[in-house]
Amino acid sequence: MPIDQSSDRAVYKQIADILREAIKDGTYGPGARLPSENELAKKYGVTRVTARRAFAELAAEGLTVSQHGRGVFVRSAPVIIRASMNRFSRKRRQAGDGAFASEVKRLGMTPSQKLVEVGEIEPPGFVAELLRLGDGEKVAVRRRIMFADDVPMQLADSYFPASLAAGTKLVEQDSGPGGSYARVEDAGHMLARFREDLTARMPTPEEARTLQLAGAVPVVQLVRVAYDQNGQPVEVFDSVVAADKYSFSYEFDAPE
Amino acid sequence: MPIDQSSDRAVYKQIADILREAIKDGTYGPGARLPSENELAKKYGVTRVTARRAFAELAAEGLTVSQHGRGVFVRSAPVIIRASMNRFSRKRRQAGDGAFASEVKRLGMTPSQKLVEVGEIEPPGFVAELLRLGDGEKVAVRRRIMFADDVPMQLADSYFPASLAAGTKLVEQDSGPGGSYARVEDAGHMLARFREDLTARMPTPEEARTLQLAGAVPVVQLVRVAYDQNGQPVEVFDSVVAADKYSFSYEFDAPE
DNA sequence: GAGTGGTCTAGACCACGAC
DNA sequence: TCGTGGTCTAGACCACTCG
Repeated sequence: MPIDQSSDRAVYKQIADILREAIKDGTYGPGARLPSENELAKKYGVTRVTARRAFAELAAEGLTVSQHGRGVFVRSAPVIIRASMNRFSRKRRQAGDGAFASEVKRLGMTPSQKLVEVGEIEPPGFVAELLRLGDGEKVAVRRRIMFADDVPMQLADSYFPASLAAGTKLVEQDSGPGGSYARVEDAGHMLARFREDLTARMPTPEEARTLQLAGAVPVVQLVRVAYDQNGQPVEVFDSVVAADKYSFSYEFDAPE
Repeated sequence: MPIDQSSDRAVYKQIADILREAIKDGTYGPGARLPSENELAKKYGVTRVTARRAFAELAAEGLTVSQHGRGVFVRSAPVIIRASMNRFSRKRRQAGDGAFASEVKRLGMTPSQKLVEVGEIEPPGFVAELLRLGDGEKVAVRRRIMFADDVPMQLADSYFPASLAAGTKLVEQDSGPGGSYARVEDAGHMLARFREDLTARMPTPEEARTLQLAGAVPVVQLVRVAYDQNGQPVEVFDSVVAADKYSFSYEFDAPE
């Protein structure tokens, strides 16, 4: 599998092809170190810059990650959280865990979170709309980063109508057992229905930093609206997760 | 907004920061042409290679696309297909359209598809498992590429138990009005329940080519299982879509 | 200290697109 | 034809990691 200098296909792409194949067939397994840039350059008779571009290709496909001073490695498959609809089970809340915590514990990991912001603010436009708020109505916001075994998994922003959250633990540092949803139900709003909208995209530089995203990992943005027994929206949940750490699962009956 | 050569932050990243900001604040709107590599190099006193790296950053974030011989452009927002659960409505099928066709028409576009493969094959492992097939049982497969106004939107592979598909239009070139699901119901299997699993990732080079993906656009892989009135799985649907052309929406009641 | 990846320069040739 | 992006070379300095 030599390099064809006369080919239409760029040399760096040909090198990337060779390495990609070697990763796929197991020559380099998850976590394995690939040849160094200098080794690659020497082997294929190109400059180091060209060898680097081959690695850049693989990184853009999410196949490899480079570590300064150490080498380039095959990305190993991360633990995957399977988010299914029954993560909102009332039983789990009554057991003291929120949706995230119960998922993470099921996988044998330790959940934790860092509260980034809590308080009352002017809502972003899409939140005001989804919560059907009038002009000037404020919201309580809880912004947090969720961790599993100290690895950041999710950016999670919750918005509640200020009228609902006032005087509850929703505006305190610790929202108490069962998570925010337990507090919403304490306030007399039984959660009855959810709507989730999912989109995937590349992360902003800030998201990549906060979620410690390696290489070319997309993110999934999930916006959820929770409705109470009267059909009133009681929360908008805006979250961003690393796509390689999550899968989402939904079951539903055939509509008419 | 000059470049700080002494900063820890790489020069190409600083240039990327400036351009990113200019895109966000509307200086360069969707579809607008950014300065050429040479202009950028001259303006910031760097070589063209460094200017290129700044563009590579933005492309990796999905903000720009380059066009050989023309320039670098701000990516314009594509039309988004909102895939909601009621795309499987029996009414729509009876109106003669499959799920995809009815979605695309709703957006005022013209749906079409290219059948890549149709026939009977040995099923992939995950398909055999999801369809609960015994050893050696075959499946009917339909692989197609779905288009909206001739733009490829979705790779769609459907698998049906061979015993169900035999003798139906599912194994013919044209599956007839209402799509595959109408034929499944014709065969006496009323679609009762669906399960969808979603993951996002970077495309393989082949997917990027087939879906004509520009720059750093992730894909969403959706695997759906359709069950009939007896709870028997009757189809596995494996699809890949460009993440920037789709959003997915689910509504459900609070579980117990 | 030796090896690794990260950044940058200065220059070259090529292929594509618009005029 | 000319300007655009695409590829590649040859060499340099730096920061990080590991023994």
